[in-house]
Amino acid sequence: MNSQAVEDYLKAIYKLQSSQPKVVTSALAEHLGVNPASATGMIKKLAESRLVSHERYQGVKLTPPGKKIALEVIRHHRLVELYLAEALSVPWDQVHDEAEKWEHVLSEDLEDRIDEILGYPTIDPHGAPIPSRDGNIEQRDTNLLSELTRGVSAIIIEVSDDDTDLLRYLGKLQLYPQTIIQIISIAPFDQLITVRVSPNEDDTNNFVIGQKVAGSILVSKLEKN
Amino acid sequence: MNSQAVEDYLKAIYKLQSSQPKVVTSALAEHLGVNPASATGMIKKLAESRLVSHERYQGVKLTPPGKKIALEVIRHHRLVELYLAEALSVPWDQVHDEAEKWEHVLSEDLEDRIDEILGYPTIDPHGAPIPSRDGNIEQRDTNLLSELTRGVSAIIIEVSDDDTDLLRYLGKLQLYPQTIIQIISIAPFDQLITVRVSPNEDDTNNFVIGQKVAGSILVSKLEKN
DNA sequence: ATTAGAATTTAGGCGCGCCTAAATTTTAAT
DNA sequence: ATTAAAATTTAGGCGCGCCTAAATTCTAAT
Repeated sequence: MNSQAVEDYLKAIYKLQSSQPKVVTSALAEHLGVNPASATGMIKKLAESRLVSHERYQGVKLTPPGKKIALEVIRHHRLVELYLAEALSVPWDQVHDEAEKWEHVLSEDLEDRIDEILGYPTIDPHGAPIPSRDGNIEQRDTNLLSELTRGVSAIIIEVSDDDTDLLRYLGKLQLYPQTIIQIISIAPFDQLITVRVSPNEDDTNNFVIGQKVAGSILVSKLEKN
Repeated sequence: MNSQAVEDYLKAIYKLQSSQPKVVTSALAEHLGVNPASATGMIKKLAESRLVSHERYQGVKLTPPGKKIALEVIRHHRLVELYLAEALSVPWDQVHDEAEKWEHVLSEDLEDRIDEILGYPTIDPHGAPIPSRDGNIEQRDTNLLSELTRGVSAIIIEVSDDDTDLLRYLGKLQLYPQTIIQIISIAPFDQLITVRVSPNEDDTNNFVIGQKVAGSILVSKLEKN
């Protein structure tokens, strides 16, 4: 059985790999809140068990078996997040932290049971795709909200899940996955974006958001019609 | 925060304390599946943090703070057992092993939420009392089924929860908590007990059970009427 | 090409909880 | 009271995952 530490490292490497092709030791250590020397130690161990490939001083990359385990952990995490939100009414800004603990103790039997109860869901409360049991994960064509230009309409696909305060703020602004937004204007300085949020037909609001927030929201552009 | 090992030791000491006033090192080690020397080491640690009192070579006893933690862990365990059985349909012979892992990751918030969903239950799927949040646990007047004499009627109060095979067997015999039984006869050798089981009015069966099974069932005698 | 600074790795150490083997203490039988 | 057996504790060691400090390697500026 893989230790919790191994699972956490593989998951972190997977996430970092989406932005950088080779995951660098310092980024990994930073993400996990450990000392870079500690990350080096674990990297050596993971490389020995062939879960990552590693050339000294060159960063790491998941091997297929490592990726498989990472996706299993992520599947657990996202299923648990959704279950906590749906079945136990845990507020969406708290499900991440709880799931962080539960993901490591979920048996395959219970995973299946939860999956069934939830109706075989494909996205978690933050809009992130839930990997299938055999390790497939949906690839989507998305942009960061911060990359959009003036006038563009888009639908929110996913928001980052690990910052409680940010999530509470997004909730207050109704910036949930599936919400449709439009870029009203972009200020020439500080990259401030004025967004029109239309959670439903009776309710439309404009908000100004900054780079920090806009960079944590993935959207999909909508065709003009 | 207490480590999982500390929680497991305190829980084990609590359970053993119900039969022996002082819990002896070897019994503790046996119960936890560790070497006696390892138990000694942990006992020293627990004694230093004043969670148990300990005189060398004389066994341990929970202090009030130690008992409080033990009861919190047991509360978690039993609430989770019941939740798994009720909400996730986990078979009653499997809930113990799952709960053994989940009890250590349950936040207070989630504990409250589960408690509420279950309607503030007082017994778990095996009939064991669930401690209240402030550490009270119901004391009951019970006998082992193996202590009953011929002719006596009784109601099953609780069955031991940690042996999957035994539980499956009890399930087959309908020996669940709240079931009413009657001692038909006791064989002169091997202590074999013939029990009449009446799970409901249309269904009455006699079974022969041995000491191993009879010693794992707690009952409450019924007055003759 | 040299070199300063940044990133990474090695070396050595620590706490945790486990182990085995050996020493000590208790116990129960004579 | 002695002593053999059983229980307990001590001593020493191991793997895990973390740390700090020092050494090594890479990178980028000159």
